[in-house]
Amino acid sequence: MPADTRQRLVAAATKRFYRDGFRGVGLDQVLADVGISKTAFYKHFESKDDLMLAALAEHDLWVQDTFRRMMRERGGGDPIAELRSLFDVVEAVLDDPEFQGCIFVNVAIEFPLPHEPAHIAAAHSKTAMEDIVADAATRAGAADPRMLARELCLIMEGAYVTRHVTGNRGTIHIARQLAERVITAHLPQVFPRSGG
Amino acid sequence: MPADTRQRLVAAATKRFYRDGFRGVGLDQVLADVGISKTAFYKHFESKDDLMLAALAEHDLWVQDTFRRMMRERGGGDPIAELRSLFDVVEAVLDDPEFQGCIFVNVAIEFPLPHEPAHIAAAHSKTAMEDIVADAATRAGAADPRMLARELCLIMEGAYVTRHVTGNRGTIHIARQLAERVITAHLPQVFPRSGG
DNA sequence: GGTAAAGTTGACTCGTGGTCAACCCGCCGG
DNA sequence: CCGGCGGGTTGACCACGAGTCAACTTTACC
Repeated sequence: MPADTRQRLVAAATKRFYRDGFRGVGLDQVLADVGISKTAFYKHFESKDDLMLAALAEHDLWVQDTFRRMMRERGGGDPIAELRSLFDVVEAVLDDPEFQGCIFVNVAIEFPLPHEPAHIAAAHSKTAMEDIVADAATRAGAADPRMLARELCLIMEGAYVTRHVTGNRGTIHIARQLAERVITAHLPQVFPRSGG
Repeated sequence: MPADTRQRLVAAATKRFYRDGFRGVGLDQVLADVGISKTAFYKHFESKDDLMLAALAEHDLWVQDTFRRMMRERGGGDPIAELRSLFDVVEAVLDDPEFQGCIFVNVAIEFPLPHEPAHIAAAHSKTAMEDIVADAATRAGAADPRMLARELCLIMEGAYVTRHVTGNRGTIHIARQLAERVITAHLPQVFPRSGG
């Protein structure tokens, strides 16, 4: 089994780093998961940091794709339904049994200085997420789609961190109620969703 | 200079851990700040973890006191104004030039497992904060003060993390707009604050 | 004057990130 | 056929940070 080692390293690193934090995981644990030696690892990556950055970059693509795709699927062609379905995706994230907060927030906190590559990668991912929501907000006809996106993203962040820190399983309902109010405030022509 | 060493250790640890993260700070750095040897340190604390827990406990008291006091001061006896002033305090926190997110969130992320003492301390602090807001919400006459408190606290968390990760200085305005909407929704007899 | 709290130095263990030298194996092309 | 190279191995090694220990000094108080 040769060449896909790099990919397997990234996958193992993502799982470990997400679960236990970057600094909380020994490189040896990742290497044990993949089953290669330390020397072999350093032929694929320059450092542990390098591995983390690769894992973040890959996860970033995956997250963006997942949110865009799931929102489109659940929206069924209706841009307003698509915007509302944002928190369906968030709920799926929160309900994942492996949930440990947002990996980008986690890494930004472990590397708190704004000029650190990991912090920059996290900030970049947040910008991309805001763009996705802003795009949906624009198509839904919001008066100020950027502001709507920022408000919804702030609620998302709050939901992630609240759920992670407190473990409260009802967090999603608080976030949904907030989001619903925000969306109806920004799309005044829309009636509040029934039964929701 | 003898006996206040423990307190000076806690103060130095709080600053360092907050700025650079717990695992990102060497014990030696804290000891250098205080100007004491490693052996002396271990006569005051059992471990680096022990020091961190002490720092968290102390900061928890300080934060609770600060929020309660500032809200009361700015409220000027009016419970509704007091509730609204919550995000004045949040703004002060976000505008601190040393701001690096919420230390309890940071530590909960560095120690992600729910049974870890640091994580428990963080969760406890969040509960206390929710209680403070719920108390203000009750006195302001909210129909569902607990729910209102949870929504406002989720916005707070979102504001902290968004500001920290993205560095966006406009975060407070997004949070304020959200909070204002939430408060007026929960206190329907109240007119929206003018000019705010 | 003896005890105890608080501090010192210096040497030590252990785990982890990271480096290096030397070697093995399979495959592909001149 | 043989050389090179990509991918892998082992094992030794360094630096640094947490934590321990022994031996000693200083201050203060009964």
